[in-house]
Amino acid sequence: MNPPRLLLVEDDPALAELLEFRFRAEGYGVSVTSDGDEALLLAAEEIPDLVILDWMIEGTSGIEVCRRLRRDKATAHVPIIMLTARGAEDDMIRGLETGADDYLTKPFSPRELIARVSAIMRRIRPALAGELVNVGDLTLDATAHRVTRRGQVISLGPTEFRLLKFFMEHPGRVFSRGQLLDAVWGTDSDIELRTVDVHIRRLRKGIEQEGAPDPVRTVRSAGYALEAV
Amino acid sequence: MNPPRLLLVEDDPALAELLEFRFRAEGYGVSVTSDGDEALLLAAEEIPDLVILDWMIEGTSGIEVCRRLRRDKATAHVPIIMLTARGAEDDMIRGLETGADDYLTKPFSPRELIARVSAIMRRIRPALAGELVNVGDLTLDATAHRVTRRGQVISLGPTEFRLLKFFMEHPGRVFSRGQLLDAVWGTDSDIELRTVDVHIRRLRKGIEQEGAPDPVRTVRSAGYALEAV
DNA sequence: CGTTTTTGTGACAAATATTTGACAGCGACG
DNA sequence: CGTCGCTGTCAAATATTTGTCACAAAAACG
Repeated sequence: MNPPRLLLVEDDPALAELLEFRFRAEGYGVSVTSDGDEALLLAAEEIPDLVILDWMIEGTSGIEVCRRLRRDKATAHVPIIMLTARGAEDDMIRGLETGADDYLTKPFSPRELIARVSAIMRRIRPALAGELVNVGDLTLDATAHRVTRRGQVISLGPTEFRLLKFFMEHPGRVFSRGQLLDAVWGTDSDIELRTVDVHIRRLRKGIEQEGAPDPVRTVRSAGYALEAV
Repeated sequence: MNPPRLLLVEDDPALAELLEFRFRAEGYGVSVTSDGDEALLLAAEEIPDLVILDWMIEGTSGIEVCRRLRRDKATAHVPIIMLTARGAEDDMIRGLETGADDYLTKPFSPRELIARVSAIMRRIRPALAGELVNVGDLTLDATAHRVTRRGQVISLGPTEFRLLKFFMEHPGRVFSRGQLLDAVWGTDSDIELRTVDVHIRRLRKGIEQEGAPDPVRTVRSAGYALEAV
């Protein structure tokens, strides 16, 4: 989970390499591909936090990749930044309507792209920007590694902390055990799905308080969610 | 839910009026001001869902407004779209670093701005961007796995949930038991047709409410349909 | 009205899913 | 080295859902 992951879909090898280097320097994990179909595979496999998508790529076209990412439930909420050629305003609008969150026309300065990416990251994963995240009566301070409920400090184990953090970054949404495993343990862990249940239990036990309702909702046959209210 | 509210901070009366008109047509509530200080007052008073902020305005400057909006806890998380003059890339970058979420250089097409606004809205308040399905007094939020009727949360078993979801995606249409089995249980299930009846009953029981009519219509010798009550 | 067809209902056992307590392995740390 | 906290797995205990029945109720039909 920890470093935010980008998926960069870019044709031009020089640009791709430059951007990859710059983003890694910013502390992002970066996957790169030049091919639309491969992009979809990668996205499905290791759900990224953000996709940077060139409009003109090999294989499946940019707009199609965008559409499919949106259609797949697992990636439906991943922000997408499109890169288009200067002057292709119609492409841009179609892209935004298809579900992209932002776009940039080439040529652009890497600095500008980075600024945009972090603007989006701040919104998507505020905890990474050192901000306090609030959900219901819970408060999470990522930099201080501290959780508070109704003013009371809560102490959680590392895994429970990451789990709660992930939930708090997506309040209300239901995640399957598999998704939680990917997000909290990492994509390449071969851990039993049931283990998630156990950690959910530990999380619940950790944050339970006299007279306070359990904010972790079990959605039978689907997964778990952190109650938005 | 009430319509999303925009705060438009724009100097140019003609542009302001045009945008206000367009956004109202899109279903947004719009407050307009040309003055930076007034913008801050308005924002504090009726916290908007999004701010569109011209860089060059009277009173407090755009960047200062941006900074202060971010500093005030109540408005710290409200997305901001900046409008800057063409070529002021540095302004733009400073803006994004100050906490703006997006920017547009003038001149821009209203359509483009609208596309961006709804892209952001989709991200911020997914509930407003059509992720909610509404039929009559029923509301279904697929990502939260939640059904609401007249504001009351309804709890349904997995199958009933899928059944209702399917109905809500095709409101008014009549489906035979066989079609429902295919759609909700899967094409390769060898389940008694009558089982559908039982689940329809469970669905009805789940969503029934004091003084509310039953939206599930039985069509004798044909099947069932969900009506918009 | 009696008969036939179709749908609504309550009950229930089997199947599924989740919760919980226990436990052994591991690594950090004194 | 011993202790302690954290992890991942299990399996038993619970809880919930599911598909079917049998029968009641309702509707269609002659």
